[in-house]
Amino acid sequence: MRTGGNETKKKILAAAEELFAEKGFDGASVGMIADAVGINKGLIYYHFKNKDDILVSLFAAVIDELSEHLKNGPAPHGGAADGAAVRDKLRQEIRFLEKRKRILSVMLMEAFKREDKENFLLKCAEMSMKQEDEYFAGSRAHKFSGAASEQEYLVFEFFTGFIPVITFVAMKDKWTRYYNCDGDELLERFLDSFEKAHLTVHEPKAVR
Amino acid sequence: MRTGGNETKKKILAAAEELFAEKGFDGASVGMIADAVGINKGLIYYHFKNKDDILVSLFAAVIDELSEHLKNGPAPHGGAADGAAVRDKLRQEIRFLEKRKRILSVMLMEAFKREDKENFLLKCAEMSMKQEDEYFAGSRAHKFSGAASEQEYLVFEFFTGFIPVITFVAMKDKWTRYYNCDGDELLERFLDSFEKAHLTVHEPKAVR
DNA sequence: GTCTATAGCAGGATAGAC
DNA sequence: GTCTATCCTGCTATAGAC
Repeated sequence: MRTGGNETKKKILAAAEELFAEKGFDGASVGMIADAVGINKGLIYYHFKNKDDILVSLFAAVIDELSEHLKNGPAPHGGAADGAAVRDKLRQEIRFLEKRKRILSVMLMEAFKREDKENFLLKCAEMSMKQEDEYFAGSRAHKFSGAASEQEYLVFEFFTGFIPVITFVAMKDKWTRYYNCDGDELLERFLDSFEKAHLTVHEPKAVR
Repeated sequence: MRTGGNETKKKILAAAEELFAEKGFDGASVGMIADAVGINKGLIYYHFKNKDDILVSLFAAVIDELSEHLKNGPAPHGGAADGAAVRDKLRQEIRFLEKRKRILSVMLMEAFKREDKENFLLKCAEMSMKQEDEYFAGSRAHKFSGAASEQEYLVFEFFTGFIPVITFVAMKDKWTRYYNCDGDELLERFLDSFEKAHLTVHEPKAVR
């Protein structure tokens, strides 16, 4: 197959993303990736230094995309808290993340390994929390009333904001299969839940 | 070493739990487990059918413990919502889960693999949500005001209740290392956050 | 119940032809 | 840029002595 190097590299990354998400990084082998692309195993080592390099490339790409996406995100809503606008923005964010659900699943798996390696999930979290921070900067509910410290704010945003969203994106397909329900409806139910649990703290006036 | 079969089996399980949590199920090998226990690789196959059998034994054990724990859990608090009591109960639950943090980390990693296998995490979630259901049964905030459907209730409990708690337990050590902070303090900050985000929906009168 | 030994294969990675 | 061939290590799992 003569598709040019960059095309092949992209195909390798796509197949790797799929297989890592399916079986985990250690559960998927370089040989499987090569088979999935329809190339020889050796060719992968022309395009990547080693197996880990494939994973890091995927993580770097999603971090770049996320960073770019956040930079171009909607401007801060000034002053008045508007529940519907916040919900729409969140729905939009989740749709964006859903396109990257495979690599995000892998990032989650890697983040739960207790050995310490660079934690890409925390990197993503810090990026997106910084953005949320700016988004709510104009609102009177900024950092919500009663955040005792920077540390509490971080804990709140990470465990009750970022983690539920990322987990939802990563597990949505499993959930719809397990409970045999519709994906779009599930998203709306998640938004209901997330509004009640997380967003009301930012926006005391929103739906209860 | 002559310690009797059951002792050895326990040691194998303990070492496996540690290594699976450290490197993931596929990242840890049977040989590493044997080395950690100080026994021969072959002996592991006397005690377990195969590598997967070790993992399933660990999952089964934690599910049994959790089931037992939930059965003997505090009786439902009748009528009045008491914020402090709920916080104490939750702190207690987290302390219990922290003793199983390793195997819970593994359960999380496995749950994010997109291939479908038996999902032990969802099993645990269903067990513990059923218990929470009973705990709040006497409260006027049962299933919180405004849960449109059983599906919404489930989504709410899972993504804004169960997942933040389990993730907190699995990532607490990483967090304290990354942000160089104290574990007990972090737990209190998490309880603050969780009260604000999740529990207020159960208990409209609790701290805001 | 524990060990030694080894089968048998798959893994990551490299060398060199084309 | 791609493929073939191959190295070597490490893996899961089994057989059989003690």
